[in-house]
Amino acid sequence: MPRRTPVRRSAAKATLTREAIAEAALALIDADGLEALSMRRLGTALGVEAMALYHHFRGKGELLDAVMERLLDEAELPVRGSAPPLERVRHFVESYRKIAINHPHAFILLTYRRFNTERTFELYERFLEALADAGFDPPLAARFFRLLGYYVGGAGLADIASRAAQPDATPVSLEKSPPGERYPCVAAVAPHLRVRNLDAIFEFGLDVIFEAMKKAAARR
Amino acid sequence: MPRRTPVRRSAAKATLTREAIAEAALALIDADGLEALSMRRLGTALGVEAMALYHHFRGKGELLDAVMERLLDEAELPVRGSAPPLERVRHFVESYRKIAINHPHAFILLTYRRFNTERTFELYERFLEALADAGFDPPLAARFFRLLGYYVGGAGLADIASRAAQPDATPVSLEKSPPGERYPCVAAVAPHLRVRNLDAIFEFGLDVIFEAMKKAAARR
DNA sequence: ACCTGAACACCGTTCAAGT
DNA sequence: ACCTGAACACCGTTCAAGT
Repeated sequence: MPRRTPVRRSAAKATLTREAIAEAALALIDADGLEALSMRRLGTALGVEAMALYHHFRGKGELLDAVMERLLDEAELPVRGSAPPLERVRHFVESYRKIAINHPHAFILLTYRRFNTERTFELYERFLEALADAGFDPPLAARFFRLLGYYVGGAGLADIASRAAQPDATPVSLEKSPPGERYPCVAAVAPHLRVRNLDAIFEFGLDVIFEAMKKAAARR
Repeated sequence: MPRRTPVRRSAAKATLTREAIAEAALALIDADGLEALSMRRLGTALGVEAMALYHHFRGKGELLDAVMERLLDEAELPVRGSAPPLERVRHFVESYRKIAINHPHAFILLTYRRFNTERTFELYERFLEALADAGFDPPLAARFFRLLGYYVGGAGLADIASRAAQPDATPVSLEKSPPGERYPCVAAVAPHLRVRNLDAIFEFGLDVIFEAMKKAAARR
């Protein structure tokens, strides 16, 4: 097991709340990675026995749901009237991607765990409301809702993977052994896939999707 | 810790190879989930001590890379000349999504672990070759390469999450407590997001992306 | 070269007990 | 109501030893 910084026992030891626990859990994940989050380590960080946490969460799954809610608090939900509907949606999607950038170890939770708490329903509602305001009927709203969700989830994860060090991987990497003549197309494209280009690539994909949305909205 | 079927000790106990180990690992993941894959359980399944596996893989990370290669064997790579370039790409992307459907517990490996083995380079090469054949220069190929990768990765994960039971989640789910008047847009769209619609939704998103690719290809 | 077995430092969770 | 402490059934990996 790799790098895990010594856990700083909280001096304050304020009374435990779900919010404080989720906050500490996210801090631990941000610092040391998702695998480093354990009930024992989290307890230690909060100055408490691991089992104390079970008084606030039924188990680790519920704790992770609370961390997801904390993450989603950082997304800027579409607010009715603040801007034209599709602009609201785009801003929201861009803010969602920032969660991936700011919490590379935690973001994956948002892609493989279901959204099923009150606050996540609120997010869906604001998102779908903006799509309705843009003129999409429910079937079409469902399609663009999923398309955008797929895109921003996949982009977040892929960009994190591109940025991450992966010490446990099979040694031999694209950077170290240049593709050369065996992989000419890879060699030609690789320079355009550097980390510094990922923001522009993300926006390009959004352009493609929003172009289609504008056209679909104009058709009705 | 949930359901883990008793491990069937292999009768044959053929000599250990990387391929046989990766195969058994994938079978274990398919049956019981990614968290159920442990070196100990895998050893037992193969009729061998856990430590024997370390003679073939440096650690669990390398083993997971081998499982990824096994998964990617199920993708149908674009083959030059078999069809027009964009059709080749679309067929490949659709076959990639089938990996998610067929290996819901393992697919996530392909989204958060980097591709950095020979066989994954081969996949990149065939993919990018088809994009080059379609007429895209390297910068544009890079953009559509990522766009498609984001989409198919995100779609695979999201569809898996939609289909999966999640016993450790916070109880209260969209299906159980109908949104009603608090979430009217969710209520309107939810019927169109049922599992049986996910295939059509995936194809809709591909239509959007390939429409843009056709237009971009025509411009040169 | 390939595998074993004991050991080390971890996990999530149950359960009975304390205050 | 909230927390502790011991216990149970697990982890990945190191290391020395066997063949």
